[in-house]
Amino acid sequence: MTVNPLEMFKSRAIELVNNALASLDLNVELPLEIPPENMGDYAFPCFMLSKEMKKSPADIAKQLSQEIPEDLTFSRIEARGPYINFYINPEMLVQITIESIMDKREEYGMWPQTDVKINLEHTSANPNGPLHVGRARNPILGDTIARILRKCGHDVITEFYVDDMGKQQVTLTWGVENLTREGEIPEKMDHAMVWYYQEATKQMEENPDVLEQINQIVAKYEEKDEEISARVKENCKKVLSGMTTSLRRLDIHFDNFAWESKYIFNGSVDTVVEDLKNHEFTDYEDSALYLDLEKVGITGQENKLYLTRSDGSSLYTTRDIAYHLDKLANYDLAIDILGEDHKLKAKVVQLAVGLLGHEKEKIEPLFYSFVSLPEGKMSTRKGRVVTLDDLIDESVGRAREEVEKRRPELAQELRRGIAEAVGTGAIRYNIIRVQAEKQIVFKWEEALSFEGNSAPFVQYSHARASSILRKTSVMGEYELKLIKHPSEIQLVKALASFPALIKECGKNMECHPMAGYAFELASLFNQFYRDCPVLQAEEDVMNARLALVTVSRYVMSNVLDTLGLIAPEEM
RNA sequence: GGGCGCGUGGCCUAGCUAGGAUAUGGCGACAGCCUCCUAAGCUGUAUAUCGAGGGUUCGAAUCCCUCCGCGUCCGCCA
Repeated sequence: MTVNPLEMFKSRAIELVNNALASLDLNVELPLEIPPENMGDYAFPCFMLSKEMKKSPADIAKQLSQEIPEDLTFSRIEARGPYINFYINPEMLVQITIESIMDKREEYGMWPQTDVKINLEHTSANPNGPLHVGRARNPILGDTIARILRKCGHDVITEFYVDDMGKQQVTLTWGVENLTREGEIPEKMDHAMVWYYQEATKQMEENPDVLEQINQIVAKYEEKDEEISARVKENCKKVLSGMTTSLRRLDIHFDNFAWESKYIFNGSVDTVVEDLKNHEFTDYEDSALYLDLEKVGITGQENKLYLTRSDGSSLYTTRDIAYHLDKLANYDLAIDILGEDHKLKAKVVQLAVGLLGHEKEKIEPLFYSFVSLPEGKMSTRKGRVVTLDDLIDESVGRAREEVEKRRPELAQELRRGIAEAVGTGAIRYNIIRVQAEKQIVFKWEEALSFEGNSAPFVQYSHARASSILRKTSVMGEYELKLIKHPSEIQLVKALASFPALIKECGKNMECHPMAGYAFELASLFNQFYRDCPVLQAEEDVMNARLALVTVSRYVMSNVLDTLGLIAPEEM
């Protein structure tokens, strides 16, 4: 049984065109296209033959189409203007697609296991306070890409790189150890801990003594003081627990946490410095080692990237290089989900890894632009943030109101579950539906939109399909020839294209087409739902349609899973 | 100053990697559809000099050049 139901049709179309070209002694690249609506499923444009044949593209299309024999795979092959259009034989497509999905069920869309081991690093936010909406784009993108790559058959582990070495984390620890928080303390650890960080930062800025104390801890820490490391790590873990709690609500989990300090303490950072210091592209300035960016082709105002301070201690980028070497030692591919502010740093890390004789192509950074508020950039310092927890609570709350209004008859527990699915789903979907490079301006009314191009729209179609199936006890033998209504065929075509889309998204490492597909599929299901009554149909038609509903539900469920959304049975 | 990304109807957005047939869809607006499997749904109407200008091409939203706007980076911070 084929993984991709469309494969046969496409390769057959190519074959037919190739044969026709050969019979006319022509040889060109085949840019098979997908034509606009109502003009078939594949199209072969004849413009490029025009010069060679000294004829109009329309005439060529006509001539060429006469060389193409009738074929079972296509119900129609015809010249139309400068194109030859291929119309897939719907009966055959229905047969292949529905049988394939019935056979694979929740596995449909998944590709055979590869032996590619991927480390996918995402989120990696400094653990000094709760995640805000701006940062949330990272885990949502990362988790979705991970899901897509797994369905492509790869072995993916997700990883959070914990920055436990920076001054920020020492500041937090100083705060926890020296300050007493009055009043009510939030229960969630990230919200509880951020106060110490903010207050300590304030005191550090106002009081030179505090700054001195913190600097001393930082200095000792960098000399590999195990005891300080343990104290800092403990506080990091507390904040992390809060972050992961929030992310768990969005069904985002980490397989592993990589601690930055590890690379200092195990000596791998020293090795990196040792290996780079004799390189022709590096040099010293006041005994601080730097990489000469001009020599590696990066220009800017400042061309030196420092790898150590003049006291020999390491810098963030150096540790990041050590970290990536570690990844390459254990994985075939290291994917980093990064904000666009990290572009240069990522490039430098890649370059350095290359200079050290490793395959820098195995590091693949994926960048996204920031989420800002209508009044400007999100800033914890200026108190201009929407935390992820606020957003989730608000979204689930709004979803709850909607369920109460729409489905008051449902059990309370069920309504609660639906609200959670819809509320959290809407957030994920809203972030994922636009391409990562676009800036997003966060607007509540858009984030909380439950209509149109949104998660609930897709979830609703799944619920409708589930509802139909729930109402039938038995599905008898079905005759797929009875699937022939245009709305049914359109739906089947969408179902058939799912595996190819998974692969495409994996190859390009992008998720927004998956959201677009989810919407398209749900929309086509809704049109089918409108045009083709299932339970009221004649028994044989009903059985065939039940089969279509069954496979549609599998695919919708698989798509929702790919996007990390819950597929509700009712809503 | 230099690098990278983005710019598509009032708002949001697809298409750009591999140039092709009337530029995708959503929100909002307006007009309709619940004696019929869930109306978080469906149908219809209006709204686009694809940032601007040039170039390549039979053909440009898509490729090239210039310019403009927005974001982002160019720390012995992380």
